[in-house]
Amino acid sequence: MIPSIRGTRDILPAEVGRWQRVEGVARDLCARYGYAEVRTPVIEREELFAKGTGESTDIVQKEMYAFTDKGGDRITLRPEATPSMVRSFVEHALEQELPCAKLYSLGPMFRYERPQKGRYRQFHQLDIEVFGITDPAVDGEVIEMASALVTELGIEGAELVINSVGCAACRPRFTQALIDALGERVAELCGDCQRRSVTNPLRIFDCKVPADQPVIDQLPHSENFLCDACRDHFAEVRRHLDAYGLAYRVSHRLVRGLDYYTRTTFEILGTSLGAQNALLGGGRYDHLVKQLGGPDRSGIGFAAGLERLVLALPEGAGEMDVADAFVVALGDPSWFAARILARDLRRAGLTTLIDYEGRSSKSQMKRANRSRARHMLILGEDELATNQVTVKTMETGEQQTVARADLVAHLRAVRTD
RNA sequence: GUGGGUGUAGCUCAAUUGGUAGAGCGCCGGACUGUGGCUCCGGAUGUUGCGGGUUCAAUCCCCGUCACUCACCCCA
Repeated sequence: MIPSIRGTRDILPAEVGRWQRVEGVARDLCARYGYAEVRTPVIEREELFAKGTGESTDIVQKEMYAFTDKGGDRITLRPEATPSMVRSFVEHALEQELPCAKLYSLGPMFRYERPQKGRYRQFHQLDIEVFGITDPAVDGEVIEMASALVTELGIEGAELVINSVGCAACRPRFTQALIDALGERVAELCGDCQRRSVTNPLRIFDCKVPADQPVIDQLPHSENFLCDACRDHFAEVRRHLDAYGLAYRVSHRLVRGLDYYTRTTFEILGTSLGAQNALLGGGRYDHLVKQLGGPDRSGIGFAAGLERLVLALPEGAGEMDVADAFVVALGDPSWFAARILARDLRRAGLTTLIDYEGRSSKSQMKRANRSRARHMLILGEDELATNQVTVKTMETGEQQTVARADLVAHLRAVRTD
């Protein structure tokens, strides 16, 4: 046997219903909020993520499936969706043809990480992006939509966390304030934090090492360093969330790992997901489009991890629909008649199962039972002679004889009961 | 990349100080040749993750490796 690749997995029939449920709700939600779907390639130029996601991020530095193709170009499997969405938006000048550039995409992403609960090397994201609107009303709506996604999936106990990380004007001041406040205490922090204090001081807030917490607790809060414009923006975002009646927590420690975020950042955390508890995360990125060679347009969006949504889905969600009928053929003469009956029912839109191996009647009926089909349709020589079918309702055990011509109507009628 | 735990039938798990593998569920068939579920009877299936070592003998002990898993890290 040739096994599957580490960190990848087959989504098997027993679980695929849950996936279809998540994808179905996601697509429906996107449509209702006015988002248009975009499907971008799974492979992109490596530099798209180096410039977009950020050269300093772990994603780019050590998690990309990057390689040189036969033409000598540096290619990578996409580790996240946003840079691709921006590229597509810019490359096709989508703002010219879409009245309001709200885009979504659904598909696999790839990161070379150590697999863990809720974390795979090939994983799937729902990604939504809004381009060109700076008004905090969009931040509010995007966050409200993220919340609606979780709610409509029936996921309980999720927590919304928001923050503002400032903009190009005020973030440097805050970063400097962090470094100043840390001062000599840097030496007290863990190795990772010491590294972060140089590469990306904001990320110190992500640290979970208990010993570091007393120092981190005394660090300044980003909120107190926002410029007037960012402060106003953040206040407006919260007014919108309040108006929607959304419960949220403001956490000055919510600093997200991608370089491009400005102003609003947010996450929705799930319970019972283990350490990988972020169901979705996103924020505003007002300079990314320009940075990637496009016009100076703002952006905001989020990515939701489908594996994690599937994991968090309530028990019993996405159960597969049961078949309408299982055709049982008794004896050689009814072999073809049974097959034609199945074909006709399928053409009429009814989910129909049938056995292929000429099993005994008992065996076929056992299969009908196990298939959990609603009805067993018995077609033997008696029925053949009279142009009828014996219809047995599995749940009740009741059975009746129905004229072949009336069968579709009969099955449809009981289906909608 | 680092650390812990676990790898035995399709699934969940047994196997006594080391003596070459079993149960339940599931699957297939029969009892019941035109009536499923319940019951009873019968049946099939394993390179014990892989490779080495110790031993007369390894599922068991040792080493390596791979996979899964949890956590770190990272992030959806």
